[in-house]
Amino acid sequence: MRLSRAFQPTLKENPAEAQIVSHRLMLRAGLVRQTASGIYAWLPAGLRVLRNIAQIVREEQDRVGAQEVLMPTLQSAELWKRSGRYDAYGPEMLRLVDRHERDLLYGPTNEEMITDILGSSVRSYKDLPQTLYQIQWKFRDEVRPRFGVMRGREFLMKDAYSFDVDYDGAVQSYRRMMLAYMRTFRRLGVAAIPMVADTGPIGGDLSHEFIILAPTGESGVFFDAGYEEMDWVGEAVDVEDPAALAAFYDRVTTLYAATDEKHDISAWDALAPDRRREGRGIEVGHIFYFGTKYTKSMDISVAGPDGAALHPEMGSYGIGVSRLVGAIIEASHDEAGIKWPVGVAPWKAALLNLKPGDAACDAICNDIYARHGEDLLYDDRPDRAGVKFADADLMGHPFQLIVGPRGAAAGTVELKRRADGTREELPLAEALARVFGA
RNA sequence: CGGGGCGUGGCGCAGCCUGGUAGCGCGCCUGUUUUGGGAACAGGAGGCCGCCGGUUCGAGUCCGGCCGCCCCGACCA
Repeated sequence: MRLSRAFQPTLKENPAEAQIVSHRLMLRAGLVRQTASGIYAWLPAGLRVLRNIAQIVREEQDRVGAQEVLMPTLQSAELWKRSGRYDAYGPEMLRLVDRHERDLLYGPTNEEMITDILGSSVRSYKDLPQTLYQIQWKFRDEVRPRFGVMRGREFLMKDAYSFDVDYDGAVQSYRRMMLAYMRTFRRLGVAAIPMVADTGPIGGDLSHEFIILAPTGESGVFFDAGYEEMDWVGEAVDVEDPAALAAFYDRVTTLYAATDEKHDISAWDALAPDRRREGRGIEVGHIFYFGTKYTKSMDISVAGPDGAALHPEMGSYGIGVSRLVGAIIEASHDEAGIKWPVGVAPWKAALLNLKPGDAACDAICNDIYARHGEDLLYDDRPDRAGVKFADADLMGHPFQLIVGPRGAAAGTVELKRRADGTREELPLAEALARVFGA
């Protein structure tokens, strides 16, 4: 993309409405614009980030056998009356009425709908297990939206739902999802530690929140230093092998990790002092098992092996996709702007032509742009160098390919890494190889 | 939902107390000179001062109501 033609409005000053750093940077870098309290429009660069995150989430869901669906944002109140949640949910649920005076709601979550869909199509225990997911906009009418996109009213969420014949099956589903989450967050370039979470009335220990460490996080967190060297990815784990799954699961969940709400002082004190880590974090995912809560209340059942009806055991698994955009920025930025992890950046690199109009600079840039135009943002604007550096730093491209008369004469380009600020003069081919691979 | 604050060119703000020609910085447009970290000079465009009502000869300013947004707290992917 050529910056001279891009809809890429950057701001030099901080909008007054934004307090926290990710919100300010998202506004300044031209990722989003607020249209109402807690509701945002996504501009081209922001949408690219959102899509990159969604795609990584999607690939890792698919990899553990979950299947993607897409359910509507508007739901019939009837469904929710069946589960009893229509009255229980409270004012956070946005309710509306259509022209026929039918009650509708903008979905804050989809347990009822997915349970109904699955239940109406599945007859036998042989049709299970199933895990279905979607990436869809949700709406929760928060009393007080804040922190920009991290606590908006409308938000993009990946929500998955598993259905199993029995508890053991549900545990397998839960563990597979744990594996998928660890892989997902690693690919997103952030460390999200699974922390024990409240299981509500269900009990048990099958509930984890995934917390990204960031100094501006909402909750205090306590965890074992072992998480700093954790193999999060479980590359070799076979999702069909319960023993392998269990081994991975134990490895990533047995070390101590809890938010302040669930902090256990005695367990904490039992840890060697040099292994204690304290900080703050942002919740970006939550997985939990809730058994037959909805299959019972909505009377969804399948025939079991003995012919008797059984209510499938469910779990549900969320990732806050739009929240992650803000959370990643909270975890990765400096005074100058965003530092995108490579996997989520809107563009892999910025190409800075420091002297448009200079034959040598133009030739080099055009050559690079012709080859990698899809993956980079070409700053061909007739502005001064300082403006380009500042905007590139703000927007947080992982790499900056800097082409100026100096290097052009020497046959080199300058490669700057946004992550650590290092710069080096390299021959063109080598610089491109560093950025785009050999 | 309780408490606090703010709505004035695109953005950041002053002006309001004490009513009388709407201002500053940045950005934007034109020109000249500049050109490796948000340039300089000159000229220019751009405003139902959130909305409605009231007081007044006269309201950005005073009074009432409404709307919107932000912050702190209780609550959440």
